[in-house]
Amino acid sequence: MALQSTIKDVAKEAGVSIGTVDRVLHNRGRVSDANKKAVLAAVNKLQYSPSQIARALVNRKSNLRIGITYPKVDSDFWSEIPAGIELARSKLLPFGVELLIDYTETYDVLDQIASIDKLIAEGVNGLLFTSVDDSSADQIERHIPENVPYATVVNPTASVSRCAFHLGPDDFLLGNLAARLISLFCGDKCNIVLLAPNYNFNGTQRRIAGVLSKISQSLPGLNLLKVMPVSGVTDEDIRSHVYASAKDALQMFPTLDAIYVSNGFFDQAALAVRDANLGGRVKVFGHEHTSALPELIKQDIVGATIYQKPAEEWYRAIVMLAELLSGTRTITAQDTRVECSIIMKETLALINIGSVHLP
Amino acid sequence: MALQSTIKDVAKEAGVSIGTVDRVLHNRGRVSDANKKAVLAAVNKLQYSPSQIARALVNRKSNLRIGITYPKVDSDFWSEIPAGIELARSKLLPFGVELLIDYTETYDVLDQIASIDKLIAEGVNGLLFTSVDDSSADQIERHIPENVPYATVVNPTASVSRCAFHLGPDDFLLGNLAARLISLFCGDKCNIVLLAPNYNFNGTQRRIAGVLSKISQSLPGLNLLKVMPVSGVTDEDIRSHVYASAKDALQMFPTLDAIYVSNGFFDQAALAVRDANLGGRVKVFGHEHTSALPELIKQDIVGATIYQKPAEEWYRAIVMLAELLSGTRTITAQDTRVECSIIMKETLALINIGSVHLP
DNA sequence: CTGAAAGCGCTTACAG
DNA sequence: CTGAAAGCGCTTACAG
Repeated sequence: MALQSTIKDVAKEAGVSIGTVDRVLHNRGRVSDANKKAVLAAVNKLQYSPSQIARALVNRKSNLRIGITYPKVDSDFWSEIPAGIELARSKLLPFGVELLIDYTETYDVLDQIASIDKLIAEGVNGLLFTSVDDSSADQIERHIPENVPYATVVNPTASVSRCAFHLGPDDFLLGNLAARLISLFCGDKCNIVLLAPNYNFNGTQRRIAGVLSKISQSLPGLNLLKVMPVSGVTDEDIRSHVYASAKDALQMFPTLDAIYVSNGFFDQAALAVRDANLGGRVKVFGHEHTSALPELIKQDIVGATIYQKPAEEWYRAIVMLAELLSGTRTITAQDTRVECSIIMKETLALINIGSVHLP
Repeated sequence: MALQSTIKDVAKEAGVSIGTVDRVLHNRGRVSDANKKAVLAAVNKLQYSPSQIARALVNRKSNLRIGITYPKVDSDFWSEIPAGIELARSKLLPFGVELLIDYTETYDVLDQIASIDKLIAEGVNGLLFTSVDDSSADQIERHIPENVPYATVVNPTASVSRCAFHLGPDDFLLGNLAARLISLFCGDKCNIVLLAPNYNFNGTQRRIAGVLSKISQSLPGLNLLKVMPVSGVTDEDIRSHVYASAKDALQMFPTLDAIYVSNGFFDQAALAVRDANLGGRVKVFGHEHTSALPELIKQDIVGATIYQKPAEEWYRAIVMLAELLSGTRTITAQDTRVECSIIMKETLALINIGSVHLP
């Protein structure tokens, strides 16, 4: 098979210089209509598409800087992120893309804005971060200059207008799936309690809504005893409140079969189950992966969790944003979807945890 | 952050020309010990790593040709492959990698060897194919010149020695998972039949072994009524035999709860269930995705399938082989593992079917 | 409006 | 054994 045609081939075919070809390709500068037409015809005839390789080599000179900020809170979920970021960094480095990383200690919107301001002050050409609910998304957007594109990860917020893309799972569907898993593991008829940490987050609310909707539509046997929002100032706070809430639930409802926790703090509920000696009797369901999970599954305390692979999610988001900014990619709806894996005893060994599956 | 250091920086640091740096980097030609040491020290000091971009640009000249052959049999599984191959082709084209595609009409080893001979005659530098069992893997290996590296996909065959890597799922674990899914969907106690098309394939045998092992170890309530190997000359043959076998099983065992089919032909068993008006009473389990699957799941005839994403699998295998051949990558154990998704009613909308999830 | 030249970081002949 | 030069396909100043 013949090699790809080059800009030189196009120039020769159109009878112009490669400079002119470049101009019509990227409409920079003025080109006569006749030449423009000739170039377009040549491009079409030769099926020309510019080499990303060569372009990348040149672009090393005009650096792209992407600012990233994430909540470095004390949980297994967020501790996976750096692996994804580092991989993205090493992949993008040869393309002259520089990653500026910052983080906040909390989910607080003012912290986030401070962090973003810092990145903007360093002259980033694009931003990636997490906004947890609509109002914070709005607030943050107003702080970002119009000429700095940005994208978001993890929690979807529909209200903002300038967000280039949002990468994340469909939390409502994850809630549907969670309800079904509970029904599969605990039987058609069972008593459940939902714990909802960070209830103000969009993602949390959509997951809970997904669970409720699934129950009312097709799992009438799931008897929902209580939905317990769990809040707290620090992540550590919330974790201990999850533990306490689970403990309360176990005492309050002796017939409890399952506890669903809408994020990665399921392991606190699992500890409560274990401490109450109810392992095997009450099953816990949740999201993500924690270091304690394999053991908790083995002990039959956790039934299953839904894992959204945060490292891979951030890696993809960063690469997508870089490609978007350099004009080498357009984003489609499918690209912004995040696939999740079901972690259970039989899939633990089948899933790559905490790493990015490449290419 | 500073840009990556270049070969020029290293040359200056070591006090030699860039030609010499290149020589020690790839040990081509002879270099004096003193210079070699100086270069290595400079590389180390500057954390130098060669730009794959620049290298790719040069390598356009010295083309790499990879030969690929696959069994283009009439099933949804194999029909997904071309999408993965085409994506790999477009990704590798700018790197000067050429893909030569051939296929066989059957799984027959002599057909495969003929196809591989054809590719070798065209001067490929590497080969990728599927060998279904140990003896065919051996036979094929003997037909490949020692200087042509190759890799295999889909069915693992442990007996060969020169295979660069094998990319595929752990079929034994998939069998374990299948057994558990049956137990989750149909209850702790139920009656099942296993249909094993292509029973001579390594992958098939390991899946069946995985199911049996899981049952005997932790699912004693699964009552295995019969294991039925299904064979035939053409793929179409086998499909109709699966239908017939399922029909037989349904008549033979009025108390049947579940049918497991060890590959993508589960939809034939599902048709037999539907035609016998046993939908909702007997559930079918299997592997992969077929065009009929969404409807069969909606009708509660199929419980779940385990999907190994063949397009993505081939895409990854091709890219890995290309990177291996061009010396820009080493393969680790983790790289050769294929993650599978569980397709069920609640995950259908969460999984990308038939396409490659990038980057 | 257009073309010729320099240069991105490498590799590959070619001289010495 | 070593260095200088040409060139991969593009983009970006620089002349005209």
